[in-house]
Amino acid sequence: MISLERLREIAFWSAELNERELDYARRGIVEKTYAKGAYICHRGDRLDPWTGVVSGLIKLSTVSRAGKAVTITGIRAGSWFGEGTVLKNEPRKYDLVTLRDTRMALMDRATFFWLFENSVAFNRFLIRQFNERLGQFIALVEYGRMLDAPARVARPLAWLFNPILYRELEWHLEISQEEIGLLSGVSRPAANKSLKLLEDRGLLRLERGGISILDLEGLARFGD
DNA sequence: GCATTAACAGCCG
DNA sequence: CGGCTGTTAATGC
Repeated sequence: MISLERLREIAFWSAELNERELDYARRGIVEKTYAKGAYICHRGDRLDPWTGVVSGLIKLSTVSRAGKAVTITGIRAGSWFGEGTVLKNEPRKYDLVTLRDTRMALMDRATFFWLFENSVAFNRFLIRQFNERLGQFIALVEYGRMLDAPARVARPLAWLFNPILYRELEWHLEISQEEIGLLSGVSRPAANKSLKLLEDRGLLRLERGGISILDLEGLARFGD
């Protein structure tokens, strides 16, 4: 259980909930910390609760049939995810690995379903989130086939700052260029070159072990 | 050719 | 020392 104040800090979707819903939500959530590089779950695990990243950064990844590590996407602090798995009562389909020391919030399944059955505000949040993710998925099919390396780097970065999926509070992200390459599906040298090009265009600033976003709109549209 | 992998020097905490 | 960056050389499609 967490306090009402804490709930408001770590779950932006709670802003539109009424008092009763807020009380249910906070009673159903616990927090847990993970060290950098830790597995929150492996593919095939049952991880029942709905999950949110409170601080830090994680990635969804898996291993290809050929044994190569494949990164699906990154998830920054502020995002809640896994509702598809919870709704369908399925095992997790990807590994969840922390890229930095990370604090997670876990909402038990019963609480999630209570909100799902009872809260209009919560359902509005879920729909908005599903809709945004679907838009990203469709864009993914397009860009995988049509865009050059700098655009393939720019979009996943812009997605990490999507204003529907995250409440903006921080334009800085601690992430290595190697991890950006993994998130983007390009090699480290290609990520390095692309990032410098994006920096030249004034869209972001490169820092040691991280980046700062300067022009989110420009990043999201890069390559169009 | 081009991009990716491997490898290495330099840098910073 | 360890992790990250920026390059270069080798390699594979």
